[in-house]
Amino acid sequence: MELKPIAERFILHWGEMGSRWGVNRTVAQIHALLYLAGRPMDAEEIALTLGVARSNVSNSLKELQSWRLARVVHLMGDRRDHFETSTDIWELFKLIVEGRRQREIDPTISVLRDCLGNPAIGDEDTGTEQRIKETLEFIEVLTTWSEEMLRLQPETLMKAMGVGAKISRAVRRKD
Amino acid sequence: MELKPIAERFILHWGEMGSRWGVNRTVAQIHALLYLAGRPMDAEEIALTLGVARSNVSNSLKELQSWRLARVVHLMGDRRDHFETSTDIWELFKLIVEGRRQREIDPTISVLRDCLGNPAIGDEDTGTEQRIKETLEFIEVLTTWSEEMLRLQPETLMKAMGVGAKISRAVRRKD
DNA sequence: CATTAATTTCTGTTTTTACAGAAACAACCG
DNA sequence: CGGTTGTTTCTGTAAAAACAGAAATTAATG
Repeated sequence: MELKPIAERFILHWGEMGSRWGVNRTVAQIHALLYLAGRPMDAEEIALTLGVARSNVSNSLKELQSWRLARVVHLMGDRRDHFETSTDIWELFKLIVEGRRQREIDPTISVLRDCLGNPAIGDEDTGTEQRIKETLEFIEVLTTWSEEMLRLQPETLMKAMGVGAKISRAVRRKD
Repeated sequence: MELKPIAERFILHWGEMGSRWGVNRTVAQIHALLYLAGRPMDAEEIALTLGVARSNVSNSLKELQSWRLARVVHLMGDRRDHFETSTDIWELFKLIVEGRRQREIDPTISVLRDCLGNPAIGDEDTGTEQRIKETLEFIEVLTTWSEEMLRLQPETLMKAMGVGAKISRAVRRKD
């Protein structure tokens, strides 16, 4: 229940990082707590452990569930909802990337496509159209590729990154 | 001076995206403006174009400069500072990744190393140490690899991503 | 060196976001 | 079906961030 010092440090830092990346601090803290705990916790216990209001926990858990970063589980003989997260860091990373893509990248792609499809694009300054086009292409390449990568097994991905690094080194010699 | 509709849409959306990723809206807007304009602009012009206070522009430009996303240039016969950004989207991406690494990833790595080096780690719950260790390793692998990737020329990187995707497809058959 | 132009820093306000606590709601149990 | 436990929603407050405008500072010019 009471946090041990190192877990506390980890959780506080994670909350801080969340803030910097546009994630509510409490949301990030709860996720870090569940991750470190590695076991299901009920909302009350989470609230007490982190020293935040019960309602705050409720809303934050809903947010985490919308990212599929937390799920409800039930313990035998206990009426309360318990919440857990994956302890597989690769899986967590994938969920976060996927969530961000859906929420932010996809809408951005729509906007850029819309801009380029709009006849009024002709009225813009020279170069503007070109740069919007390049931006769209860039985002599309990056997302396609990251989707491919994230579909891999972690071990394979590791290997692929090794290959990537090797290509990198090989090419740099010629750079 | 007056924004044309599509540029305006792009800039507003970019500002919105900035907010969601922990970047001040005005900062993101100014960057988008300089990017689309593709020419140096002075602070006054930026303020008028975006309809924000001159002081806001000044601070935001300082922020952009700290990311190396904007630089001062001088125009012949004009006392005022003018600001420009790269129109190379790959270069911009690199600068942003690099900035985030320095500001957020590196400190996180320090914290995690610190946690693992602390003798008190023994007092933590079973599994906690393991997960912190995995988290650190994960971040280290990812940053090392991304550094390698970003060192490549864009064209090479494109090629490498093609290879990555190919590996991905090849392996998936066996998955 | 006084004047003007340009920029930055400071201060207070506004806006936004996060949050606590209360109230409402729902599920369950004897 | 009344009491109990658990959860969500609502409402107001507090904290944080963004921002405008004024004041101060710095640099350039005649």
